[in-house]
Amino acid sequence: MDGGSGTVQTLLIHELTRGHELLGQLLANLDQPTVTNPCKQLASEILLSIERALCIAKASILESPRLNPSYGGTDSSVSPRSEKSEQASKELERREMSKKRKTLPKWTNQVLAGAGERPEGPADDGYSWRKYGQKEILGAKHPRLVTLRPTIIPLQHVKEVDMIELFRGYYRCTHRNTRGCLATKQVQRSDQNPSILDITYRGDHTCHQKQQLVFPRGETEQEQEQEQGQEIHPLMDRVQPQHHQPELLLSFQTGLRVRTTGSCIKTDNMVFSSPLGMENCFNSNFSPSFISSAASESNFGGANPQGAESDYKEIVTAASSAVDSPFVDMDFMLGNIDFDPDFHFDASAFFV
DNA sequence: AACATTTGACCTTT
DNA sequence: AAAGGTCAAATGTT
Repeated sequence: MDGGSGTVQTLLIHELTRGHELLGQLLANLDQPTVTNPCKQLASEILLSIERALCIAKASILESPRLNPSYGGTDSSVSPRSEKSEQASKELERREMSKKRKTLPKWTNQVLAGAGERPEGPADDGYSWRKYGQKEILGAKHPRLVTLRPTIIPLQHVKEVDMIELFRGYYRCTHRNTRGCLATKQVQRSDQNPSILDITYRGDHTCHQKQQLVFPRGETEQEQEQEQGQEIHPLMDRVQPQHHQPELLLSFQTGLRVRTTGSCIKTDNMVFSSPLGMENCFNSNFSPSFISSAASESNFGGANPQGAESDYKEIVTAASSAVDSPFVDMDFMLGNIDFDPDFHFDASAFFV
């Protein structure tokens, strides 16, 4: 047993992580409206408890490097690790992470973004992210922007616009190191339409950072919660969002699709085309609490606050347009439409 | 100084 | 082999 405490801690973390993942899945399943709230509450508390245990275990490893396990379980205090074994353990760690990543839930949101915006554009989803990489996407250039604003882009600028390069940005949670939060996201312009950002999220946030949802002027997040009769436990920072609420809200507002490929939730190719349609989607797939907040007038149908951020304005404009038409689809909103030159439709409202 | 971003190198996956 | 994904040193920003 001597010299094995590091291994024990590793096992502890492994088991807790596994339990954590399973509970996350359970919670997601519990989001079905038919499940009673006490069960959900209980699961939430268990999840929090495991997360705390994980933090403690991880912190204790960090604080006592002596116990920091090489995955082989050797006692590093006896002899300093050779470069080789360090490399080996790094490699093992990498593989573990790689395996872990594969099991993490993954879902994709598509949000509206101005053509000139940087890839991360309006994708402020309430979490703080840190960029850790960027890659050119195979096609590299996007040839379709020209057709987006046929009457707006002067001919002499067409080539310039045409040369916009396609990158995929890699982001991870800012609190990855401090709180061990494994959430990541990738942001890239949609292949079909450069005005849409594909945002692929992987893993839920376990850091419980305060989400900074955008609320209409004069209404803070807390006020919103009080209005909805929700209470935050003083000891709990905040219960993990009921699976991707802020991101959903964004997509909801932009009328674009959310694609989830996780172990439990699957909402493939869902397009919100009407309020009724949305309701149906939520009833079958999403948490009731989200419905109450997202569909409430204060958030969605309320007046557009004067002087609000332009992104927000844009989103509301797009959303209300979407609600008006029963046939709204991405293709309508953003697609490669060849406008009739005589048709006076001011597309600039969409692409500021 | 601390933190964030950029970017080329490197590793993994397909 | 090529594309995807991550690392980490250099650089920029606050």
